[in-house]
Amino acid sequence: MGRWEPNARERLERAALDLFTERGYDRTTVAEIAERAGLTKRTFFRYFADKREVLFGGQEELTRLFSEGIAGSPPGATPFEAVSGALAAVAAVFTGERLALARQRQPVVAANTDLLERELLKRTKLVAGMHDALAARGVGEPTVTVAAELGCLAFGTAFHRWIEEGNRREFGALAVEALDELRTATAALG
Amino acid sequence: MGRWEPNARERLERAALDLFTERGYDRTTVAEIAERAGLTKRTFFRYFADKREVLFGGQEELTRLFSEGIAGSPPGATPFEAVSGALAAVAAVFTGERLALARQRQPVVAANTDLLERELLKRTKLVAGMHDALAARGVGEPTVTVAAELGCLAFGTAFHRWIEEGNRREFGALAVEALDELRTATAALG
DNA sequence: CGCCTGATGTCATCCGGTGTCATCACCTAG
DNA sequence: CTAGGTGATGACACCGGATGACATCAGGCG
Repeated sequence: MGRWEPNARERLERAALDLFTERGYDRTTVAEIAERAGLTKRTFFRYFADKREVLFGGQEELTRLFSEGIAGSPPGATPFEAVSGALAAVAAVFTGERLALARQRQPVVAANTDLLERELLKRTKLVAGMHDALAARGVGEPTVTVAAELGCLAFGTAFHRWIEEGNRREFGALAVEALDELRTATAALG
Repeated sequence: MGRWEPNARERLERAALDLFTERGYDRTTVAEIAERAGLTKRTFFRYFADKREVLFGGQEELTRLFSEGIAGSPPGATPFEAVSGALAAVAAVFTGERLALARQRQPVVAANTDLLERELLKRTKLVAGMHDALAARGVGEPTVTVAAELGCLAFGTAFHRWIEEGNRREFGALAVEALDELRTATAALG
């Protein structure tokens, strides 16, 4: 199916991330991204629903991995154990190779409110996916909501530490540790 | 300071909400909102940073009320008690008069992804405000994060029920009850 | 060779958002 | 009463994100 230069999508993502890093998100136009990728503005919007989306490839896969990780937990696992197992399974994605990309992407997203909004939307979809997967295992409200939310909080904490530490420790270990800290913290609420 | 017809901001909010209800958010232009309010597109953007923001007035006040409610809790209060007290204090805003507005607004926001994104951003700012207020009381990580997140979850649950029940029960009671349910749920995580 | 198909380019258009300047109503000084 | 002064609004131009319609090109296939 591929004619012309292949990997148009990846070229657009690469060009976008580099330009955002150089000039910032606001000062980069879609036409400029497309030009650097050797394509046109119209083609950009055939690959990405909007300008922001170019930074959020693979989010669906992450959500799917979380849901499948929860669904695939042993039948007798508690909600906490199911989420913990999903975090460990998801860790397969966060290899040392991805670290450089994550490190370049993070400040770009953090510097722009529009991008932060999109990230929050993705986060919410991820929580919803965990919620539904847990509910399918028979976990009822409001436990299912708390479990999904804490799971996502643990993921965020682990991701942050993973980027800072530079892959010194495996992502899965960081995530499971973060989740355990959150469970312990619930006892200190009063 | 007021010349021309007064209450331009309120007129714009009223016109926007009505038009969004009639035609939907996407099929309403800023020029149409301004026209119904007897103003121009340029004036709309002097009152609101962007088209979405016209639906989010008063969010800063809500965040402030939450922070102050937590900061004003008795010195010996636990994190849970501080959040619970803040929820009760915030309830003052959710009067029967506001119910109609909330009921008209909710389906509009729910029907549009852009508006949902903005709502998630506001939610995140609210959580951050609670987080900081709790941290100022000496609550440490990760307890402070869990407390703020559960507080916001309780707020959301209470708001949902308040809209559905039609103000049959006071908002504060609904919120405190929801928070208590969440605390209980943490024990069922395993 | 000629048709079909899918990816890309070209062009036109809409709308959100912003900068700039003019204009108008009200206020206050004299 | 008049002359500015001030702040809100209007008028206009413009940029860039986003989309629809149609043309074009490369390859597969009969």
